[in-house]
Amino acid sequence: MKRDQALEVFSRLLAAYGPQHWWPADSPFEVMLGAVLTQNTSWRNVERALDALKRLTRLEAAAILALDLATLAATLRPVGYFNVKAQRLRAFCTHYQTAGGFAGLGSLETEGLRLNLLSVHGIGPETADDMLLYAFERPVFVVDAYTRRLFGRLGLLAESQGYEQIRRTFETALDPDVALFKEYHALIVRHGKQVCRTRPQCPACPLRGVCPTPLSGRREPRAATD
DNA sequence: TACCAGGAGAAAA
DNA sequence: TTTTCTCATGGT
Repeated sequence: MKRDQALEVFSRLLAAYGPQHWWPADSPFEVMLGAVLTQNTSWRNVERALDALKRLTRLEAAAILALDLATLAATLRPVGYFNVKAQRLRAFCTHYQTAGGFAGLGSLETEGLRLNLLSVHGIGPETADDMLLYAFERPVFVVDAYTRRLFGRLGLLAESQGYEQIRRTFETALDPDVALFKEYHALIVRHGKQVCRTRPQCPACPLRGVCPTPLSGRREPRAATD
């Protein structure tokens, strides 16, 4: 993918949807909690769980670790997978405390911090990159299912590419601009939710005609809002 | 009723 | 090494 193609998609999405103001949170720590809770879950339900957690205790690692696992899991019920996510949140809070909190983790250089976060049970590539970009403000491009689908259909990525390969593609094509990366990922998610289920071609799609010569052999879109 | 949502880890092949 | 299964509530 070339720089101008990546920027063309971004500018069209921004023009269509406007700034998304991500990540909605009161602190970097809340961003990180949200990153774990939103795994395969809609943000609306994450907000419910975070609100319930705030009503129960302070949004701090020590306070969350002071809760027994059953109470934590019950509080996280709205996000689904609540037993799994209660354990993941605990593992993260333990790691966060041991590492010296936000300042301790923030003292690491980006690749080191990424590996550090990936070593925590329950933090995979996407969750780690959410934290790096939106909590630590590092120029890391977040890749998710929407990114694969959208850019695969545009013919700008092969859908078989792995996470790291796709991440490098964006980070090579674009300047390491934190604000751009934040907005770009948010816009991809925003657009991904805008799925037209009724028509094979949506004339209103802001990305129509971005890539007139798609890769050969790629799958045709089921619904071409993207 | 069936499918999807801002994934990750464990188990099986 | 790659693929499949499991975790689970809430909205459409």
